Amino acid sequence: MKERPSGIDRPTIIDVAEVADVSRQTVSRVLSDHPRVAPATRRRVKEAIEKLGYRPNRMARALVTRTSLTFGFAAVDMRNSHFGDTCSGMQAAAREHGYYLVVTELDFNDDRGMGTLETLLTLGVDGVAFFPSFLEDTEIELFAATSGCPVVMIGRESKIPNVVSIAIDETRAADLIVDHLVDTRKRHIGILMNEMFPDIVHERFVALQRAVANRTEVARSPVVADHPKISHGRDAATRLLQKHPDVDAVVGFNDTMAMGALLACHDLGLRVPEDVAVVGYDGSPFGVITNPPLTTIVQDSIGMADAAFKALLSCVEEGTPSEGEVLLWQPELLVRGST
Amino acid sequence: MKERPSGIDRPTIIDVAEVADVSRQTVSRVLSDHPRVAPATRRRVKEAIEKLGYRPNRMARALVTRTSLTFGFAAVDMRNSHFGDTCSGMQAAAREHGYYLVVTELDFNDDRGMGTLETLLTLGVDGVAFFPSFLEDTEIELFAATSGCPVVMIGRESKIPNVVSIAIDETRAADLIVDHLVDTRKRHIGILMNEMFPDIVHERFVALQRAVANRTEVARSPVVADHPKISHGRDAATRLLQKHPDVDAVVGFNDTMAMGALLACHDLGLRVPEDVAVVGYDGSPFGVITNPPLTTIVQDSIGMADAAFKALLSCVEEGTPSEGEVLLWQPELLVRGST
DNA sequence: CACCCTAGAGTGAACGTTCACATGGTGTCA
DNA sequence: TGACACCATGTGAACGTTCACTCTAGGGTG
Repeated sequence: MKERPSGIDRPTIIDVAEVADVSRQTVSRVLSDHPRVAPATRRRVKEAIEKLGYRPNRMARALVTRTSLTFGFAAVDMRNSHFGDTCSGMQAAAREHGYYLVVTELDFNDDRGMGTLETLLTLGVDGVAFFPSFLEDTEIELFAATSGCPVVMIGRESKIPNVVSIAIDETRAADLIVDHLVDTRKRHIGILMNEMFPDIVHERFVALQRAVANRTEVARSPVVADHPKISHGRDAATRLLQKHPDVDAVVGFNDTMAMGALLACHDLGLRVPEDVAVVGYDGSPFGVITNPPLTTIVQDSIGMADAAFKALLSCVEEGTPSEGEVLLWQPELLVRGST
Repeated sequence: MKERPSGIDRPTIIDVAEVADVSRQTVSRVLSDHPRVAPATRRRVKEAIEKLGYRPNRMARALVTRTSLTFGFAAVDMRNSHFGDTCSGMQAAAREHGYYLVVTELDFNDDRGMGTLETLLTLGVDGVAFFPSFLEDTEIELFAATSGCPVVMIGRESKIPNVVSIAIDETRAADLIVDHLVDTRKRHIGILMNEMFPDIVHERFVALQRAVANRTEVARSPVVADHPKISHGRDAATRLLQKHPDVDAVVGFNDTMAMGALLACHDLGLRVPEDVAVVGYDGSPFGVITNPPLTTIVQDSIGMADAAFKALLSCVEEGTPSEGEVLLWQPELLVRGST
C-alpha cells in the first residue's frame, strides 16, 4: 500500500490476496464471479475485501482488458434542456448496462470542440457520443477514422463513414409548425435563429424555409440570430418584430429563444397568439408556465439518448457500421396557448 | 498495435519511439516538455506523433503517477438548474486547470447513492464533489476516511472530518424571505417542501421555521412535500392552499416547485401577489417568464462550483484538512413580481 | 593530458490488473 | 491400478506509461 500524492493509500488486489492467503488471481476470480472458486475460499476473500475496504482499480483493469466500460458524452451547454435530457438519458441507460459516462462540455475555443473530443479519447472511453455543433462533416469523419472507438453524433442528419447519427426529422418538424401556423391563419413567419449550435440550426433553417415557401406566398422568412438565452431571444425578437411589422408568427430555434419572443411581444404590446403566434423547439418543461403556455416541437430526448447508448453498445459488441447509419426520430407538435 | 475489442487499434508510445528511432523515454520527455531533449530529436518525435495520430493513454499514465487529473462530480438530477449550473461551473474551472470532470447522477436505489460514489472512486478520480442528498453525515465521514482522496460536499453545512463542505447560509436566506414577506404584510407562510433532496431541505426547513417563529405570531408553518417538478409543485400547492385558506404566502424549496405554486394560484383564482405571494429558491433563469415573474433566492452556483473545484485542487496539492472545513455563501433575494 | 561535468539518450522496474497457461490434487471408470 | 478428466489454485507475462537509474560522448578546466 504505497502512498498517493494526495496522502492516503488504497489497498490493492495483492493486499487482499495476502489477507485472504490466496493468490491475486483467485481474488480476481472472486471479483468477476468466476465459478471455479471453492465456497470457503470465496468467503475468505470477500471478508478480506470487506475488511480492507478494497475497491478494484478500473484503470488497471482497463489497461489489460482494453475496455473501460466508459463512454464519453459531449455537448456545448449541459444546461440547455435538450442536451441535459440527453445526458441524463444516457446516464440512465449506461448505468443500467454497467457502463459509466464521462461528460464534458465542448469548448469552442479548444479547436472548435475537437480538442475536447480528443482529450475524451485519452481518457480511455470505449465510445463517444456528442453534439457536433461547430464541426464539419469531414472533420468528424477524420476523427471517427482515427479514434479507434465507435462514434455517435446526435442532432445532425449526416451519412458519415464509421459514424452513427441520430437526429429528428427536421423536415417533418418544419412541416408540422408551418402547417399549424397556416391553419391558424398566419402568413408571415419570422425566424429566431440560434447562433450557438450551427449544426442543428442549419438543417432546421433549410427545412423551415422550404416549408414556408411551400405553404405561403412569402418566398423567404425574415431571420434574426442570437444566443440561446431568454434575454437574447427577447432582444432578437424585438429587432425582428420592429423591422418586420407584418410578421404574425415567430419560430424560435429552441424554447429559450421562443420564451424571449413571448417577452418581446409583451414589451411591444402585441397579443399572443392573436397578433403574433410563437412556437419553440425542445419541449422544455418550463413551457407550461409561460404566459401564454408555449407551443413547441417535442423531441424524444430520452429516447434518442437511449438509442445513442444502444448504438455505442452494439458498435462495441458487433463493430461499427462502416457505412454511416442514420437514425431518424419523428418530432411532435405540442400545441398550447401561444398559437 | 494490438487489436482492441472494438476493432481498430491505437498507436502506443513505443510505436512512436520506433518511427522516430528513439526510446520510449525520449518520447515521454517530449510529451512532458522536458528540457533535455535535442531540438532535432524533439522535432522527429513530434513528426512521428503527428504521423501516427498518437494520443497518450492517460490510464496507463495515471497508474504510475497515481494522479489522473480527473475529479468526480455527482448530483441527483443534473437537469435541476442549481445542480446543472454547479456542474457547468466545475467543468469550466476544471478545464481551465487541465483537469477533467467525470459526472454521474446519484442513484437512490444504489445504496442511497453511496454505490454511485463508490464506483466513481474505482474510476480513479483524484477527488470527489457531490450533493450528499440522501446520505447521513456518519456515512459521509466513513466514505471520506476510506476514499483515499479529497471529498467536497455541496449544499449541506456540516463539519465532517476530512470533508470540505460548501453551502449557502440558510439562516440568512430564510431571514431574507421572511423579512421581505412580513414587510409586504404577509403573515401566514406556507411551505412547499422538496422530498427529493433531504439534505438541503432539512436545513432550509429548520431555518425557515425559526425565521417564521421570530417574525410572525404563527408558531409553525403548514408544510406540504412533493417531487421537485412543476406539476407536483402545482398539486402540492393546491393541497396546501385548500387545506389552509389563511395562507397568504408560499415558499417553494426550489423555483420549479414555486412555479407550480404560481399555477396552483391561477387554478384557484387567487391573485399573485395580492392574495398569495410566492417565493422560490435557486434563481432559475426561467423565473423571468412566469406570470408574474418569480421572486427567488439567488445562490451563486458558479461561484460555489468554482470554490468546490479550488477546494479539491488545494486538497490534492496541500492535503485535506482533517478538521472539516465549512465554506458559507451569502444568498441574495431577487425581488420580482410574485411578492 | 587526465579529470570531471553535463547534455542527451536509454534501460529495467513498477503501477494494479487480467489472460493464458501450468500445476497438483481428487474422483471415476475400465 | 492406471489413465484420464476435472476442479481449485498459482505463476509469468502483458497492458502503456513514468520513475530512478545508468550510460555515452563531448567539452571545459587545471
